[in-house]
Amino acid sequence: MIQLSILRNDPQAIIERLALKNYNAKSLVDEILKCDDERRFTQKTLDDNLAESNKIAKTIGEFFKSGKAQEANALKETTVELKKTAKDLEEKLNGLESTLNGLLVQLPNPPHSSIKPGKTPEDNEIVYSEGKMPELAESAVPHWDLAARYNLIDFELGNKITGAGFPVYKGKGARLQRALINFFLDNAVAAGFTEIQPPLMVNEASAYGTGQLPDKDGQMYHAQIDNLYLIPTAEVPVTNLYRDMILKEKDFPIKNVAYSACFRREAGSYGKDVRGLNRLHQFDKVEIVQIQHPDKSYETLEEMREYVCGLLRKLELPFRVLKLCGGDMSFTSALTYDMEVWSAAQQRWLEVSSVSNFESYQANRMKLRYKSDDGKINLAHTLNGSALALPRIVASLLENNQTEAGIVIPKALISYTGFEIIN
RNA sequence: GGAGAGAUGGCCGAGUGGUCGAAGGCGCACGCCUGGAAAGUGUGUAACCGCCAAAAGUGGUUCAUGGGUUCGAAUCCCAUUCUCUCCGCCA
Repeated sequence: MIQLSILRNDPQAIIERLALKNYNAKSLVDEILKCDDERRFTQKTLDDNLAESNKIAKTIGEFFKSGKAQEANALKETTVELKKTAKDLEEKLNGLESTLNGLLVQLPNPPHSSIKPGKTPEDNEIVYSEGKMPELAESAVPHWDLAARYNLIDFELGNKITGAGFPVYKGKGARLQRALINFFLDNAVAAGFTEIQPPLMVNEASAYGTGQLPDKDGQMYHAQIDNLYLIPTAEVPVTNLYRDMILKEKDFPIKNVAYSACFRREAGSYGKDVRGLNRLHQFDKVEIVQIQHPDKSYETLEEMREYVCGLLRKLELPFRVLKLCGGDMSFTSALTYDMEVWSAAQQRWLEVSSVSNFESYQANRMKLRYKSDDGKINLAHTLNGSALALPRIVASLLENNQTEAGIVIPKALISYTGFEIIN
């Protein structure tokens, strides 16, 4: 969430920047500032009251010690009223604090100053594109047909044992999945990331820390008996590794990579978008997460973007990079690049990665801070990106590389798959 | 799941009603020592929220969490959570 001190300092600037996300923050900001004023006033009153009580308690102690029980007992009387008002004030303060927090959490992250306004994905800016669109034969088919033809993925079997959106990978399909996971992990480790195997379920505090709660709880699977959430992305556990920590400046940058299965309820999705591998309830993803000094986070964002492009290049997939407009950005992001690959048989672009700088938005929620060399404590910046999400990569690999003879595996992957063609 | 023990600062660990934000040690930072380092030695070393234009200063809060007893709680009581040990079950 946004830092209260910044909001207090220049509320107008925040309101203007949030307008880029098509979010009218005026009334909420006013409410926050009003609540904050009241909170500070209440605390001042309470603090004064407690200071008085503390003083009296100390005096009573001294009286008892020096044998003046009478004076001590007399003083006790005077505390009755103080205690009563202290209790009232404390309740009021607690109420105000939780109200304030509840309001603050509703404010999205203000976008970076370079973000352009916009309402729909069509307003996103294409900042880069690379690769040649394959020209497929007349007989080319979408990946779900290829998956069935070569017995790679069984959607029906997934329906039977779990439900829609939980495919079963088989044979070379399963092997291709494993190859991609290893390929992505090896590349990340070579680029200096530390491999992490995180839990696939997280507690409430973690889901809150990265911003899934309180707004998007309907998007996560929830194991209610134990109050745990299935992770929608490895970002959640891997970023929360650093929750409630004060890092040292020399710890930066922290670079972690994790493979995990991801679980998303995708409530409300339907139609052609969800066909085949386009949108699943469970899918595999390799995620990179960085924690960085605020002065360097945008530099790091560009590095991460370039890193992801490098992976797509190695896989020989035509891709483009979008810089998201204000309206298409997520609640928690300050700047997001989406990478899309061309899916030749579907004739559409598929999002396979989203690389974002959250600045201090997540860090503030999870109290992830660092101590600078001069001893000051500040919030760190968090960033993450898919590198990469598997299903749509698989979809476009299958579609783009289909030939009469079978599906050709890109060179970079062959040492991982152990085969050159699927036929 | 059953029985028991426990939760204190970055870490270890003392503290059973006031002088305790908390001994001691480790770690860390800076200095001395040294040709340099190690050892030794000295000093310092929590976070959060207020007040103040800000720094300085100062008030408050925090010894797992939430409540209670008390003029006063790390210390006593209750609940919750978590950890450990033993038993059971088990990849």
